Amino acid sequence: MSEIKMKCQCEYCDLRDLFFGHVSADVMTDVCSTKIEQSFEKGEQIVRQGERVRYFRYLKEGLVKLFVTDNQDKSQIITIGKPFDFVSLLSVFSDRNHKYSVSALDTSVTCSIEIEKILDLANGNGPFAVNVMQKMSQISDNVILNSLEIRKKHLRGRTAHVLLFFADEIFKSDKFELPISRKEIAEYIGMTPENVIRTLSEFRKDKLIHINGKLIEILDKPKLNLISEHG
Amino acid sequence: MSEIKMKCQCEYCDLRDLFFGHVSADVMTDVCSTKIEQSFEKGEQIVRQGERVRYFRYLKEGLVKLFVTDNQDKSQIITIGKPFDFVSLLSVFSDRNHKYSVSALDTSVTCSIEIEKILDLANGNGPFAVNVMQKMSQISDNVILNSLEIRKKHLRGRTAHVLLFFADEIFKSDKFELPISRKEIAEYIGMTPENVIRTLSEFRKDKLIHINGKLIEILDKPKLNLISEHG
DNA sequence: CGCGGCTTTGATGTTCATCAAGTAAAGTGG
DNA sequence: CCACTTTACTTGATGAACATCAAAGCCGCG
Repeated sequence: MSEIKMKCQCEYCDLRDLFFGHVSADVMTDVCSTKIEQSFEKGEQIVRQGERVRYFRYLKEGLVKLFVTDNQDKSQIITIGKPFDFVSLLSVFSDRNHKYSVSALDTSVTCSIEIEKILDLANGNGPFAVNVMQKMSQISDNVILNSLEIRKKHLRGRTAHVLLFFADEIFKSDKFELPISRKEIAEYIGMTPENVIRTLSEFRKDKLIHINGKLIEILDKPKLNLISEHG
Repeated sequence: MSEIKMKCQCEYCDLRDLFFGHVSADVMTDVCSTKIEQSFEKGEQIVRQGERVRYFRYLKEGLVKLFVTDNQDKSQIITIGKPFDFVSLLSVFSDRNHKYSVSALDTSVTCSIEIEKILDLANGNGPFAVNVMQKMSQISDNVILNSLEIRKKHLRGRTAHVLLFFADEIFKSDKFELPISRKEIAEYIGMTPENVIRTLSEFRKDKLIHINGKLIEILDKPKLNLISEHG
């Protein structure tokens, strides 16, 4: 289970300006007093598909995955969320229930504000609403275009894409610890775990990367980029 | 080329309440006076990828496709837009430029309002902004979940999915004229035109559908549903 | 310590893309 | 309106990409 803290330190929060740049100080204090900060362990589930949408959540620290599960327990990963992302990206404003699940890939901290409060705020504060709108639009854009990007590649290209994604977007380093399993990579790129593993092994044999369990080091980035681009 | 009409009949527009339910009459008149209604022939391009975003557009009549094109002229169809949809769905608020193209699959009419005007309106009118936000959220949801839905199926399932999509969502009839080519179906479901055609021919041989050029009639819907569900 | 899930590799068959070739349809210019 | 060109459609044959099945090793956890 997750530990709930109610400490009110919004004035020091990195994300304050991003989401609340257009909100007056007193309203801010009000929001602040009702916000919930929660910490999740690696593997813990933050949002459950089908559950009622109660909070508008964003990620302060950590890493999460957004995914859907079908009736046969097969999962598909929609995207990986990093700090500054809405955790409840989709369907927050479109439906009463979450259409996807979210779980922590690493120790993560979310900040939650009751959805009604956000709606009240937006209703009374256009600039704030526009802010949220723009952020939403960006995130949707990224998810959709990224998914098209993956779709047009083959196994090798998709696998390279994922490695480069973690190196460039998440860890800003060519040496990192994979936060997801091989199986999850497969669920993200729409392939089987066996073929993901096989491809990683090929990359290793071709001296493109070094593998030690979940530790990955990219050795030949230009070539990996080529594979990601072409296939 | 497209014909531009400036007639102001917003008071009779079906979509008025949807988008402008929270706007006062005088503001409405103002918006009305600057809106641009355009008509497009089948095949005409409405929005060009890379172009500066100038208008917030929605579809009044007709049918459009949203797609991206890569450097090799290969297209991927993101979604099919029908009346009540934003034509400029993505990136309207996220970037200065369109990240995708839109073109008419059938004679279509769009209503455009300058993007600055919409932003001004939203800035000064929270409820309106919330309205737009919710609509955006719904559309993004649909695009993303539909794309995951397609991704988890095989050729036969994907093809069935498309046929059922047109029958149920667009034409509300089991007999219709396909508004897109075989090649475009392929671009939508991420397969080759040859295999789409082959699958359609299989469906015909199995007496699931009747084909006459672009005319399609679904003969055995339960079975087609099964194929779409499972594969 | 042993169980279950993740990982890895190999072998096999299925699904799919590619190539090729021919037909039909639709647009173009004389 | 007809020859001409182009584009869409269709089918078959082939090989490549990928999923599936199987078996064994590994690791974490109760």
